Amino acid sequence: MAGTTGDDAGVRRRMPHALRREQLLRAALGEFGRRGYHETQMEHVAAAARVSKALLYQHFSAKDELFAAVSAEVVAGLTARLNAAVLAEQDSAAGIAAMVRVLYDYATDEPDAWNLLVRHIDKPEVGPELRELRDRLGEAFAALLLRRRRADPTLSPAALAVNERRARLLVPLMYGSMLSSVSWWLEHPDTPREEAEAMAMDFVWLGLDRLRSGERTDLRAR
Amino acid sequence: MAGTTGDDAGVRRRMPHALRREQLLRAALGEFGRRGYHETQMEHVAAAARVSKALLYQHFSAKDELFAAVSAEVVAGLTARLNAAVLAEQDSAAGIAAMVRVLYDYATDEPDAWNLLVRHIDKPEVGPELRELRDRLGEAFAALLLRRRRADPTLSPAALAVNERRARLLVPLMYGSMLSSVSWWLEHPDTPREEAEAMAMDFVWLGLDRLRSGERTDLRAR
DNA sequence: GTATAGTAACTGACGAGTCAGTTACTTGTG
DNA sequence: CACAAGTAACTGACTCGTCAGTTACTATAC
Repeated sequence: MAGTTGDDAGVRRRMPHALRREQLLRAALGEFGRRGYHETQMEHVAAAARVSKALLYQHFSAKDELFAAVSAEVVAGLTARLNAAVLAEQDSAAGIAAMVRVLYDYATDEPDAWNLLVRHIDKPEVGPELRELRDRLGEAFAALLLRRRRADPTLSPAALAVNERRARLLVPLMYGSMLSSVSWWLEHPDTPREEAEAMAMDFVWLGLDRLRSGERTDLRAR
Repeated sequence: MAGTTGDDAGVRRRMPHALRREQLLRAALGEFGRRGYHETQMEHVAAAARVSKALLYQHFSAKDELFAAVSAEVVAGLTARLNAAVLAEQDSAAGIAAMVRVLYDYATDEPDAWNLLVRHIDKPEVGPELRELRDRLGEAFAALLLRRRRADPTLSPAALAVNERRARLLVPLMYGSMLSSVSWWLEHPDTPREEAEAMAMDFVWLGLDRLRSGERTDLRAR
């Protein structure tokens, strides 16, 4: 596969430090994303960059450091996209829709990064960066949920506190469903994206709407 | 730590094959659940069972086989619980509630098994059993969603097909939110269980309710 | 006394990390 | 322009710890 990647015409080997570093990071993203941390060897990364393992070690002093660097880039990239999209929207509904769209976009045009994310986000041993991302995502979510209500002066502090509490509980629900939706869609390419995306938006939006109305279905009593 | 576990009085205790196997499986569950597949060594499992590694190999011929056996048990256990709880309920709402309750129960009284589950369910390389579980869970979910409608003779086959399609899309959303909710709760022990549980039930129930009413909020057009 | 439960000590492979050396590119100097 | 001296990019071939899996031997129950 990819006998000649096109840009390297056989001989173009030596590269300035910074450029090589970029390339190595890209290669590592691909390998870690496709194979996962443990099944990826430094050899694999080096080979993917058509370079020796020793050189790789001149840029990153250890495997976990390399992984951390890759994770950090991924996290930064996704966070930037999310912030840009969500902050651009006026109300919460549009914010939710934007968020879902960003995730579907990201998974579509950065499949390796997406894979890296979902594969390691629940592994405490590798990648605290990814944990951070999850929490930051949660924060962004909660803020989005509470945007309107925090600005509302008629709400008593107590009422607001209740809302905060409920928002925290809603976050993992929405968050989990969104990630799961995207992952499911990736595994079912026959399903049109708009369909899956629209369903996710509806679903999550409904959850947010709940917070507003505060109604309860009361299923607890069997 | 645990110098003497109490039941074993220092000396070499012989055990019948089947019993030892059970014990080894329990030990492996603990180790795999807490450390994860890759950070668990066969030594760890053997030590946890106060037994030599060689003996462990007389029961399970390879590490992945051991892991597969443990996974299979976990899957069987959880599936049984879910089936029992869901099938006992009459309507879909109660079914959802029961499902959520089962998951919270399971996470509470089988923490290692729960951990094993969430840590490896998205790793294709280890444990196809866990993948299976996920899909089976999805099936159960879809069936639950469609129980009523399938029995309804007034629905045209076409209308039913639409429902089936929508149900498939809803499954990952509900599924993801439920798992995420439980995991979140485990990481936030200060939150009372009933609160988190009730929120999850409401949230998922609302999603199911959507299927019934078929209304759409139409967020797609920005 | 022989089956089976058990172990301590061993092996071999794999993979992270290193090092001594080589190759290409840059920069004075005549 | 040539041609050395200097330096940064790069490599092949190693070390060395770790860990899955084995072997050869011992203890115990019936």
